[in-house]
Amino acid sequence: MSVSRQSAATRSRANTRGRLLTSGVQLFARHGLNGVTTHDIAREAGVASGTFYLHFSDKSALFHEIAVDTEARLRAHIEEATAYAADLRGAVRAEVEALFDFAEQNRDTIRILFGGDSGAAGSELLNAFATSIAEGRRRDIATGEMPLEIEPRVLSQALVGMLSRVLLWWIEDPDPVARETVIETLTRIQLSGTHPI
Amino acid sequence: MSVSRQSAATRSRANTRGRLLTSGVQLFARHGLNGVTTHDIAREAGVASGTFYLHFSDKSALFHEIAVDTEARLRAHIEEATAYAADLRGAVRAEVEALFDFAEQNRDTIRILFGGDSGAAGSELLNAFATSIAEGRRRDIATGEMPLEIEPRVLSQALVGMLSRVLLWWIEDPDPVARETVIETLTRIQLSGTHPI
Amino acid sequence: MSVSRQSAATRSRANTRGRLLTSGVQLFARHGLNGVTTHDIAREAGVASGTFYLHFSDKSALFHEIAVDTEARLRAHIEEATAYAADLRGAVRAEVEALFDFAEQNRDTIRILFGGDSGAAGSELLNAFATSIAEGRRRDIATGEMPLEIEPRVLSQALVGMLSRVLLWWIEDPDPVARETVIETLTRIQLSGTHPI
Amino acid sequence: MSVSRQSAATRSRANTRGRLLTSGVQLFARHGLNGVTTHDIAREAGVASGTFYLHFSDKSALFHEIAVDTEARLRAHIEEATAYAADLRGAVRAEVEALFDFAEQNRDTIRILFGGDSGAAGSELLNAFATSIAEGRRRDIATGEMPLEIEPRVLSQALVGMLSRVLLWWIEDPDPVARETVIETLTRIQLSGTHPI
DNA sequence: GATGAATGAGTATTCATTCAT
DNA sequence: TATGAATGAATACTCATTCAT
Repeated sequence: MSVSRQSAATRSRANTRGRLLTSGVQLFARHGLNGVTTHDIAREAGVASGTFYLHFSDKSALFHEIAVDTEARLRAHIEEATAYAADLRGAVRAEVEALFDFAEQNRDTIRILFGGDSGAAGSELLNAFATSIAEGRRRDIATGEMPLEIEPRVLSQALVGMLSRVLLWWIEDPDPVARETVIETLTRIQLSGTHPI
Repeated sequence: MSVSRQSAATRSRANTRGRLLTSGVQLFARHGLNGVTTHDIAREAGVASGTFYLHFSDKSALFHEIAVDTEARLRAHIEEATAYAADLRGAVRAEVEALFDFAEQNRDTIRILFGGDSGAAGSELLNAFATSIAEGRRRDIATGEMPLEIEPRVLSQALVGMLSRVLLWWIEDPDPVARETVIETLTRIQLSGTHPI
Repeated sequence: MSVSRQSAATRSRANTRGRLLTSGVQLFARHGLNGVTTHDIAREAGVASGTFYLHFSDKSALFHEIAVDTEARLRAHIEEATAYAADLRGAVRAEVEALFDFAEQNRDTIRILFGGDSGAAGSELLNAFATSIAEGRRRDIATGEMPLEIEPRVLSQALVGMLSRVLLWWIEDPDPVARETVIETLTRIQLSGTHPI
Repeated sequence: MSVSRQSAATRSRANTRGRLLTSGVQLFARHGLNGVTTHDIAREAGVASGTFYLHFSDKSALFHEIAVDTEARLRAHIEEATAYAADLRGAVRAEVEALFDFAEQNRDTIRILFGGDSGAAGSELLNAFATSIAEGRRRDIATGEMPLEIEPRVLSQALVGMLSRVLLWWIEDPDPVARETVIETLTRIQLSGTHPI
């Protein structure tokens, strides 16, 4: 009984915390970090305003947790998708595909992660992502397959900027251009940009 | 006498206004729109807090003026630089060069223009820039020189994201990579991304 | 348990709200709408300045609530007092009596209601009051009991002005003239003004 | 030459002062003491904001001067009009007539004088006016022509309230009731209220 | 005298955060 | 744990008033 009571309390606590997270996601996505108050979040979650501080140390802690969590999930999603890629093109395409697939299912958190308020959080993920591509290019440079003028760090930043901007642009209104087309275009740009004949 | 009296006041006014603009540029670049108060700006400019409102209707008006003004100057700078480009490669290179040249001389305002608080202001400029490249690609598509899978609108967004991110990354610490290398890399990526073969 | 918890908070809230209302009444009565700040009211009520806004949307909302509430209470007071008047003289006297009786118990709110900052709120009440007298005079005009030169709308305004001014004058220092004398005088003036011969 | 130059300067100064007075009258009448800034007045007068303080010590000094000046002019106007009244009815009628005549020509200053912001200034005038009537009634009381229950001070306040309210009501929109009717009505009320058969 | 830029105290209002219940 | 009333520092913005030119 003591056990079941405790687990009921634990479940209730987790439930409240989850509702606050959900509210934070929705509101931050729409209005940004500074356009949302802790009262807004608590009200949206259906709890009292003081309850917020039983679960998060302050507003930016919640925001940060959302960003970090989203990053981890997105990273796992991408890793899973690219585990069995046959070749470079397959890997790049799988990565881009996973990115847009995730974004389609997680518009709000993607907006938060790449919306600018997240600081480096969003970019770091793509950074790692792009760096892995750029690193591969170092070999090409070494073997002469890529001109020396393509500096890997610049390339990495360029790819990150490209992906995050197209991502945000597309999820704002996914209708105009078919997902498949976006993915194909980005894959081609990346490959041509990194691997010119 | 009346003239000199008037011009003294006018000069004083313009001077104060200029100091507020300068303070705004420095503070907005460092702390963003929401990290700065009108009192901060006034104090930094060495004037009383009420003086701010003699020159700008509110904080965002000052911010907006900085962004719009920077955009106009940057646009003029780029246009001037690309007026006499011989061919496509020359034009692209001149544009990128002008962009980084301007950014080097105007780090703070560039940070403001592309920092995210400017809304569409910064992107619109690059949009026009990138669109002109992408538009050129429509012809290539029409003439079969570019695969249909390269969607112009996606390409445009990709180029804007690439340029703005590399720009912000580079001016944060221009030492690691030589300006010339950055420019050359971006030029190549753009051309290869837009003009395969 | 939940009930007592809720009622404790509710009681506390109502208490604070009441203290703010009381402070508002005292300060508005003494210094008028423009001579009082929300900080003044909060300080007088012994709460923090932000607390004011948990209970009223702004200063004029509090002022308005006081005026409207006072009007309602005064109206009820007068209606109750005149319910069983036997004739015209009795009704008029009962009304005036009720007005001064109420004013004696509610000096501050009366000052607010008729002090000029209330807009039409105070006058409307007396207007209805005076109009009912003036309307009665229309019949007298129709039946020839009152000269045509007595215009009902003018009479109504005149009675309102008379009552409100004497009221404000008297509660400022009720000693000089006995309440009974004031009431009797006003009753006579009203009747003679409206019902000559 | 020195004389004429001085007189030119004096004329100019008086001119500026007059324009400020005119602007003050217009703006105070429309928006009240607290709804007008010294900048508003200066702008309306076509002078610099600092100029205001060369002519008036502060905003309330201008307001007060307008009220006092209006009172003096109105007083003179009434005295002139009643100088040759034949009997009591003639005097009362002449007074009321002069009051409305003046008000019709001086709507803005009347609004200021009786608008509530003038403190006692406006009322004092009418007070003196009404007191002179009430004083006359003391004799009637002494000689038994007026019942003792009519207390002169109350009567005085009542008449002041009546006159000032009807006055403000009427000049706000003079069309509904003909001036002649208003005057006749007020005269009758005053006489019946003070001099019942 | 006149100008008008500048001052800075005053006022309203918001909101992250605390704490008694 | 949860509540929600209360806090008070932070911030925006106004405006009567001064003063160098």
